[in-house]
Formats: sequence, structure tokens, C-alpha cells
Amino acid sequence: MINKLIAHISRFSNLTDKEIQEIRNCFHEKVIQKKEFILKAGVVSTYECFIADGCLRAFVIDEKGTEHNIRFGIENSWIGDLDSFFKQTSATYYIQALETSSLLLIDVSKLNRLMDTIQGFEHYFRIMFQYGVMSLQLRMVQELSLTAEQRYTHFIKKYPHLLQRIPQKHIASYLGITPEFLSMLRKKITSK
Amino acid sequence: MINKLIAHISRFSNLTDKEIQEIRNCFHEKVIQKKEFILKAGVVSTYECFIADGCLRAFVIDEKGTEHNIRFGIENSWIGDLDSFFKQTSATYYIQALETSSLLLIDVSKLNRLMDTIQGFEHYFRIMFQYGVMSLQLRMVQELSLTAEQRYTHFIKKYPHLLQRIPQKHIASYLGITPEFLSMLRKKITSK
DNA sequence: CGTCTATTTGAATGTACTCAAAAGCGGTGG
DNA sequence: CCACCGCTTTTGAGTACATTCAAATAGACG
Repeated sequence: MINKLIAHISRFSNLTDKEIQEIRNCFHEKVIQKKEFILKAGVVSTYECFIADGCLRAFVIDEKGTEHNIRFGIENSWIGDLDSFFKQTSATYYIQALETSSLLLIDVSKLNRLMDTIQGFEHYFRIMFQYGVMSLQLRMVQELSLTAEQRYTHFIKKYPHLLQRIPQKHIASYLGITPEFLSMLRKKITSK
Repeated sequence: MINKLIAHISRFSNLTDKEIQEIRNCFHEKVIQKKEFILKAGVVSTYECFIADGCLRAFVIDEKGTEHNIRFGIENSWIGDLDSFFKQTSATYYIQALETSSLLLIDVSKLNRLMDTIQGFEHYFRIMFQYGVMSLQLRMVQELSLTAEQRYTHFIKKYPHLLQRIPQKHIASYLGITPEFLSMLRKKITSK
């Protein structure tokens, strides 16, 4: 399982065998069942999480009790509450498995130590965060400039594989609309 | 002017004198006048830009011709079209000065070389992008979970200094609403 | 002082939400 | 293997939040 992470890092950084060994030693594996939480708002996030297999969502709950999905994570991506993790403050996000998933967890002191001692490891995270900024900016642009229907159309083009895996109501929430309204949009689109 | 950048990097990384010198050599200074553009959609972004002084905005123009502000940049922050810059593809963003501004520019090959050769420099960018992801996620949460009025209220609490510097219509666009509606909200808020 | 742009105001409209209820679907136990 | 239960999706009516368009007012700058 840890090999998936090593392979992923190796796509961006060249690591020596010794470095790979150091990295291996810092993670531990965990399998979580569908619907289980790895983080809830209010507690301090102890782990940052690489998804070796499966699918999770990060969401917030607003004052009215409505959930809003911030992000979906699938195999070969990271998920966590960065703020809570790096500053060790209480989390604002909930993170829940949408499928039974295999995770690799690391705590903040080990992650910081690896980034300090292995240049390729920090390089890898620089790239990950760089992509993160780019894709969040793109999503922001779409949120600001497109209608709900256009955002849904983009979503199904960009993430066709997620349509099968993720309940519609969660996609609606990710797009910033209600499940009822998404249902209506789908009807409208297919009748075209 | 370059000293402001060096000071900024030094808040996150310790640099040797030799490294500082290398960094200095890779940037060049530029002053741009209010309303001038440093990037327009369609062209390839040649420079990533550190703002030593002043204020700029990054925006897109949608199919109807409406502008949407993605981000404001002030002194001691970076602005650019990351996608276009790193992949050398044509830009989707326009970047324009809201005030006469002092900039420090670097091209992609020099930036990559500095990140490869100076660990502290890549560390600095890892931190910058990490903050970038955090703040964009927070903004996304607000976009998804708050009404326009709440978003405006948050904005004036978080960026009181920007209210003085940036025309209201640009703030409206940043918040994802029309200038007319923001004007109405302001009236409503002050009458409370 | 005049011109240009930004902000305000208001009426009509549209997009998306709320609430309630029905229909569909998937998993589990008998 | 089927029946039932719970959750998801659909449907529809009424409503609210935000937009559009047009015009008036206010402010900034040369």
C-alpha cells in the first residue's frame, strides 16, 4: 500500500533507497469503512492523509446544519484539514469515507521532518500545493462566472468517473446547489 | 526594492549571502502605472510577479464580456497565472494594476533553477502555495455556505485596508455579485 | 469646470431555494 | 430470493435572493 505513495512521489522527485526507507517508516496504514470519519470539526487534526485506494469527501456544516462538500479525494491524492494539521488548531472540516478506503497517515512532526531532511520530499509537496492552488483557482473562476447548469456540465466532462462513484446529492453540494435543483437540471439537460 | 523580496523569503527560510546574491540576480524590477496590464488572456505568461509595492488584480472575462476578479494582490504577495507560467500555455487571466506598483519579475527557467539549487527557496514556495491552498479553500467554503451579505461582512472584517484601496465594483466582482446588488447590501447594512 | 467613471436607485425578471410529498433504488434479513 | 426499510432522487408549488436594464446622482481627475 505504501508503494502507491512511493510511486506517486517518484513521479515528481527522484528518491534514493535510503530516502524511500525513511519515508516508509513515517507512515502508517489504515483501512476505514464506508461512512466512517477520519476527522470531525472541532477536534485537532492529528494526521494528514494519502489515499492509496478509495474515495472520501471533505465538507463543512453551516449554521443551519447544511453540509457543503469542499472537495472529493480519490486514490493517489491527499485529503485533510491543512489549517488544523499544520497549526494544530481545531478543525473546521469533516472528512468521511464515501467508500471503504485504504489510507496512509502521517503526523505533523514527521511530515515536517521529512520535508526538512529530504529535498525531493519537499519538492513533491511544493508541486502538490502548486497544483492545488491552480485547481482551486479554476474552480473559483467557474463558481464566479458560470451558472449552475454550466458548472454541472463541466463537472461531468472533467470527472466522468466520479459520477458513478459519488451520490448525486454530494455532487450538488460540491457545485453549490441543492439536490432538488440538480435533479431538475439533469431532467432539463437530458430532454435537450 | 529587491530587498523587500529577500526580507519576505527570510521570514520563512534562512538564506546564505551567496544564495541571496543568486536570487537577486534572477529578478528584474519593473514599475507599472495604474490601469496598465502585465498579462492578458491568450498570451503566454513570461513572468511570475512579486509585488514589492502597490496593488493589482487578476480577473477573467466570461463569454458575456463580464469581468470576474479572482484575486487581489498587494505588497509582499505574488500574482500571476500559474498555469500559463509553469506550462507556458496561453493565459486565461488578465492582470492589471489598480495602483502604480513596483514589481519584481522572474521567468520560469530562472525560477525553476532557483528552486532546484536553493532548498530554502523551494521551501519558501512550498509554504506560499500551502497558504494559497488554505486561503482558497476557505474562500470556497464561504462561497458555498454564505449569502452575499455574509460574504461582504466577512470581507470587510478580514480586509478592512482593501476597502479604501479598491473600487467597490471590483469587490463586488470578487464576491461574486453585481455592483448594483452590493450597493443595495451596503445601504441595508448601514441602516441596521 | 467639464468629462468620465463609479455608485446609487428602482422596477421587472430570473435563477435557485424551501418545503412537502411521491417515486425509485439498494441493501439486509427473513 | 423476495419483501421491506431507509435513503436518494424526483416532482411541483410557492418564495427569496440576486440580476438586468435604465436612469439619476455623486465623485475623481485633468
